[in-house]
Amino acid sequence: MSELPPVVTRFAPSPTGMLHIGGVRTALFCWLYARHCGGKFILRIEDTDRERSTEEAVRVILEGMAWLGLDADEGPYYQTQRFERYRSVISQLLEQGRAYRCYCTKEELEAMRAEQLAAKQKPRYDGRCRERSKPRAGVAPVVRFANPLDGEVVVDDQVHGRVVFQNTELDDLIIERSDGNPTYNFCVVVDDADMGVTHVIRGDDHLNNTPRQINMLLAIGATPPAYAHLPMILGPDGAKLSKRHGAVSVLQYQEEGYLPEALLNYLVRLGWSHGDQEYFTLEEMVGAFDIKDVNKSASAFNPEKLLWLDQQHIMRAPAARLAAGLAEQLAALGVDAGADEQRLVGVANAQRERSRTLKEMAQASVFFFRDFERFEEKAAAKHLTAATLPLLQALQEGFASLGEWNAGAVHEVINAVATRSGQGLGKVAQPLRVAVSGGAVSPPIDITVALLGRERTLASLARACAHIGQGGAG
RNA sequence: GCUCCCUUCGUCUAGAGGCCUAGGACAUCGCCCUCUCAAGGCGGUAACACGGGUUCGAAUCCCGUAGGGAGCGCCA
Repeated sequence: MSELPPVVTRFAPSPTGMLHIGGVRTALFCWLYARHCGGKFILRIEDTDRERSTEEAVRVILEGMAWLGLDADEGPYYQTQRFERYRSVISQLLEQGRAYRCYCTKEELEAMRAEQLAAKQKPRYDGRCRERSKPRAGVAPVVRFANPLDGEVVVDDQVHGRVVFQNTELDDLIIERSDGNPTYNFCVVVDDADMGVTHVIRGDDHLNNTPRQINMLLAIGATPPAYAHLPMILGPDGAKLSKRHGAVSVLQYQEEGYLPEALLNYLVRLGWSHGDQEYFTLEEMVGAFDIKDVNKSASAFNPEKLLWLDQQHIMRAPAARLAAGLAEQLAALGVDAGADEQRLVGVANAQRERSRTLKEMAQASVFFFRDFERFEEKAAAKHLTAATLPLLQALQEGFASLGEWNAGAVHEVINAVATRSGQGLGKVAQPLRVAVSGGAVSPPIDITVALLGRERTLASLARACAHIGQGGAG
């Protein structure tokens, strides 16, 4: 038995746009596969395009990965810091005749392209500078890789299977720009070789780049890694992801109160499944994930299912974590949650099964921490009436004289009032709910009142009674 | 235009020739539970893109067709 080499994966985003869920899914699969195999996960920032790369985008990548818990074993590496290395490999290729200088002007290239398109051919460089021995005055050359002229390249893809490309379909791509900077396809090749990457896992929009990269890998004497090209993620409408639906910064999901493990759980099920299982903890994902089980077809992003999964994770999350997240979301709403940790935990527990996000939880919990502005009109009109006034007054008395203040005791009072008035529990609970929360929706009324505390409950009741006295105005 | 990729309910998917009268999940509809909203339980509607083969037998294998996507940059 020979030992398999340790798995090394990498996530290599370019900081030219915000990291969105498509990129996150790729990062997740790379990370998952490395963790599943007990291998190494590398983060590499592909910033060779200095025009379009931004520090802001780099920040989103770093913060996003940290928020999601997709920790890298190496990196972040930055390609702009490795230019010397790329240049030395290029000069080596030049010496070996595996690359050559091209003095074609942009106008010349454009004309070539237009001609080919007009002849209904695939536009590509015809290699005319391969034989050019002398520089052309006034033209700063680029360096092109001399792609093999015949034969085929076989990509044995882990998700797509065997894909064959003819070398005649490939042209000589530029590996060094006229300004002396190396290009993406070349840097990737050098980096993957230098960093010992064994599995390149990326979007299948790169499948077409793969044969060129394999040819270059071979030219620099490296062994090509295994490839796995992941299907794309589409917007909810089945069209390409755009800003309108899913292509927002990953950090926006944090702001909107999603749990990172829920986002990851949602994303892992796009293009991958494990029997009928929908809910996964991070550990379960790591244990069950295998790149060989990944699907080939693109999938549409479904916000509704993300919301459902987020709630599933909220329902099972540790209370302390929920409380911390709730406090943050409350703060974002301008509400100070106070220093009472126990109370915050109580509210989080009371709201967890009726919140799809922490933001929703916060929005529904504001009245626990601050007097609500005004009664919801419909709820007040229905439940704060002359008929319910005696009920509210009875509750006021009952609560005022209550010894222990807890949900059980509160429940006794409400029950007693209901029984005494010959009403069902609902006839008492709803007016009380509106009185203390301002609206018709809250956690179970006894828990709500217990969490509110005696002082605020009595004050709210008094306010509601006054509201009825004023004939419902204000 | 050329090359490559993809195609099961509205959506995510199970399915690797008979276990499929095509299963699960989200969404949706109905019922139950119930102090509201949820959560939960039960049930319903809903799919193998099309056409040829191969085979005793095909969602599963082969070939076409149609539709969708990606690439074809001194972008990544």
